[in-house]
Amino acid sequence: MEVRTTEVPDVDRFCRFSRAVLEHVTSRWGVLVLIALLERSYRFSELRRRVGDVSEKMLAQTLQTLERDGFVHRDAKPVIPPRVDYSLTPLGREAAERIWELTRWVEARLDQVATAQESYDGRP
Amino acid sequence: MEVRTTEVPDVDRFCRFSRAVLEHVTSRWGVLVLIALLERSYRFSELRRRVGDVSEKMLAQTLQTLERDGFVHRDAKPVIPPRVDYSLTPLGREAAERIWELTRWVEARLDQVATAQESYDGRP
DNA sequence: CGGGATCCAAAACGATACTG
DNA sequence: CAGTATCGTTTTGGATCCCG
Repeated sequence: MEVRTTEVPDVDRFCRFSRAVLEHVTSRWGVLVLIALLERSYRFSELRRRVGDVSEKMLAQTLQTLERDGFVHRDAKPVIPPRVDYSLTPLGREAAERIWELTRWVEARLDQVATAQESYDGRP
Repeated sequence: MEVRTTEVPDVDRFCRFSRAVLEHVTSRWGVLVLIALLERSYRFSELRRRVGDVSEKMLAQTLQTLERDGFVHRDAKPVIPPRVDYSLTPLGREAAERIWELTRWVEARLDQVATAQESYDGRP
């Protein structure tokens, strides 16, 4: 009789993977990067200023993750000083548009949420 | 001349707030809870089994956050043993449907992402 | 300029024990 | 049953220094 070689079924792997991808695009900086790149391509430092106060580490990490997933295209020009442009891939553009719509939806309902919170908090 | 009383402009507060709400609905357990409640209402332990291996602490925390935001309705029946039913509010249903669509979109593109990752990783 | 490497503080998370 | 409280571990994130 064969021993089970996979403790965790493939279904789980699948879920974990999709969850991971979802987290990449909805992460704190992921959202802001995708939305920024929706308007145009950006250089590293440019993007950093555009996004707000993100540390170099987090921005680099976010960009690498998104590039690895195939959402962001990295164009490093072999010049001195270095110049690296980031832009969305077609897949990334789709993702960014969806994230953008989601944030729009949330922002349009902030009043409702704020009201709900006040009601919740003001309850003994 | 007046002194600025707000170091951080309201715009920032607004962004932080919407970011927070977005994180609540896209969080690890938030997503799963919303999607589960999309099919029907659940009791606490029921929901826990349905979602998978979420700790009591995290499930309680997630539900409280979503309830506070006005996405989830909590119905505690005064019986012994306690019985608490969780369901979506109309606002929560809207949110859940959007999250569900987003996860569907991601899952439909997992192959593309996996291919991109292999290409990225296999590069010297 | 665009990062990589390292270190450290803070926050998230899970397991467990306990309560009404 | 439906949580709360506490604790220890793991993760995360930022600051800093460094290099091509």
